[in-house]
Amino acid sequence: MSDNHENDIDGYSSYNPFYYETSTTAFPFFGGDYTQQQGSSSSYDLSNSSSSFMSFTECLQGSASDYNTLSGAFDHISEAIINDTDNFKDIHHQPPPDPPPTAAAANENSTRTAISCVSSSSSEAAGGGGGVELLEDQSSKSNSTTTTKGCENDQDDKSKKLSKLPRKKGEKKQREPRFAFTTKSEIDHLEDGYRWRKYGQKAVKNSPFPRSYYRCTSQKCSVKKRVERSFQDPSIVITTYEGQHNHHCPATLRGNAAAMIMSSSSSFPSPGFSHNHHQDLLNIPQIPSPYYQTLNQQQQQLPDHYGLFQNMIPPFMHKQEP
DNA sequence: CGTCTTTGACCTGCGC
DNA sequence: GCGCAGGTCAAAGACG
Repeated sequence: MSDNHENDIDGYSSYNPFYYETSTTAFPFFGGDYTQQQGSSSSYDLSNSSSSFMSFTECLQGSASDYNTLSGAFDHISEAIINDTDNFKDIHHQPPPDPPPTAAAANENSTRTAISCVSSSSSEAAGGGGGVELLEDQSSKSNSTTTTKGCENDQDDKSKKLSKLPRKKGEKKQREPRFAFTTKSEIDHLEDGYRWRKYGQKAVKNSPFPRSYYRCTSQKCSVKKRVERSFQDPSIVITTYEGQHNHHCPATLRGNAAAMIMSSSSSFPSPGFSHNHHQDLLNIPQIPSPYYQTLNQQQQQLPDHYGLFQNMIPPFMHKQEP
């Protein structure tokens, strides 16, 4: 096996044709057409589509330090995939096909980003209309015409109970857009600035490591998070976010992780969610912490997941409040 | 006492 | 219809 795949996680990189090198920084979340091609449920021709991607560098509307921040974060990230829900599920259980040419050509010294955007909900959820555009699950679209957004639902608890009731014939459960990435960390549940309540844990087939299910503790926020370890490389944690936060990062954070996250996530251009994180940052007291260091220091000394989470709060996870 | 984790039971979707 | 696996619920207990 090539060294190019030394960071493969459950076949992520081999499975998915999206390989991002920070040097080229093609980033599929921002701009471009990611609509799945007819007859191609899981593959995307990067050579065709990359030209329409807004480059990652272009996305950075901030300073060079922002860019460095991102690059530093990607040092901790091993894969990048854009896929739909079912394919994301499949990559855990199916042998990956041959890597695409773009993957084979990847420089082993380059850093591949590990972003998986897994969407099965509506274009609204995907930030359509100039916002963050995600892939859509064609099967979901074909089976449902209604649009439901958990984050906007004031009757979340009620809907949860209702969800137990039998759905109308042909009605398919809608899922929030998903965003998955992998990190190399000894810690399963990585601090990302939000507060999570664990609501379940399940054994995963073909894996000795259980999968944990977390839900955002904020009321009316239905964002969920799944955390599991790669059975191929136990040092790698696979985190999957589902949904969008409809609130600010809580101020009652342990340490200053939130400040770091907000500060850096603002470097993500998010046309659909023009959340002003700098403003939020001002409201968070700076708490002395060994993790509050310069970027270079962080990269050198911090646990992997801290460098990662500075940057890996996906832009569509933040929703502008009315 | 409030919050969070644990964990077995239950629900749902899907393939056969 | 059945079985399997993923996902969720909710009661009980732990913890600060």
